[in-house]
Amino acid sequence: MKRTIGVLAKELDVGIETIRFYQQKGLINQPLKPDSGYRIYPDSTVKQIVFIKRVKALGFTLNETKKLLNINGLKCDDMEVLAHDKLLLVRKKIEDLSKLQNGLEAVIATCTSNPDKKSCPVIDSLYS
Amino acid sequence: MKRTIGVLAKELDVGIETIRFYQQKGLINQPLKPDSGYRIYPDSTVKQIVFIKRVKALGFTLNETKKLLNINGLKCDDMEVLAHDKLLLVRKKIEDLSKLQNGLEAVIATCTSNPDKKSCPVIDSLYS
DNA sequence: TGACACTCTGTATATAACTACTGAGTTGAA
DNA sequence: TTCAACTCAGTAGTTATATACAGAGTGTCA
Repeated sequence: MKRTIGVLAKELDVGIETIRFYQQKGLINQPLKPDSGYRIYPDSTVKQIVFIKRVKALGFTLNETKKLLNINGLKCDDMEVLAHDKLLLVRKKIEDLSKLQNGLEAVIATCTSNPDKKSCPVIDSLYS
Repeated sequence: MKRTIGVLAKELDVGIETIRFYQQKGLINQPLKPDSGYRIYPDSTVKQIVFIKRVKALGFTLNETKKLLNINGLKCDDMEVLAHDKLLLVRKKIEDLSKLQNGLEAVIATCTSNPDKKSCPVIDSLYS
């Protein structure tokens, strides 16, 4: 069975449009179009998209992934820098979300202990 | 000094366009326009925007904030449900980010301990 | 009264990562 | 052969939260 774009999409569990999108963005190559026919995708495209999915799963953006795809002979030094920068961002996000978490827990605690079932001191305090 | 939109924006430390955006979205009212003149903003608008900022700081979206603004006599029961749902989302995000964090730390650990300065086993493994 | 800052309305742009749609052309199977 | 399903290229729309801009009108100060 020839690997046309639809077959490729199913194989990788991504949308056809996603593949086109990656082509448009220059993340993957578009195979040459046979004279009046459908494009056939080689194994290397499969590998590239698997790579993209894995790098994305590490929290990198498509732009960053593109750069990774385009660096030949990437060294650990490079990778370490990229991973470290991303790690700092991720930690910052976790920190921010933890604060949110605390705030929400406080809201819930206040509401739970409010004896007056018709009001909400939280909302009141947000307004004042 | 009359509180025109620019004055209001400075007072609240938001952009003029943000205020217009909130008006467009129906989060705040637009004062009536005096015959050929600039709109003047009342204290209630200040309160509303302060409220929006605080609710946003709890992680709620503008759409959710809009609903909160439109519920008269909101009760703790309601607020508790909203806060609880949001809390679950926040926790899920923290969980996901923690996994990212672990992955990135593993990448860094692998790179740090790699003796070969010209390769990167991480990249290699992402490709295979 | 001249100059400049401000406001008005409406529309467009930004980000990230897709997703949807249009109107053709092509392929595979009964 | 015919018909559904697929593919093509290009363009537009989605989400959320703003931000920017254009061109016209208005307010204020010297």
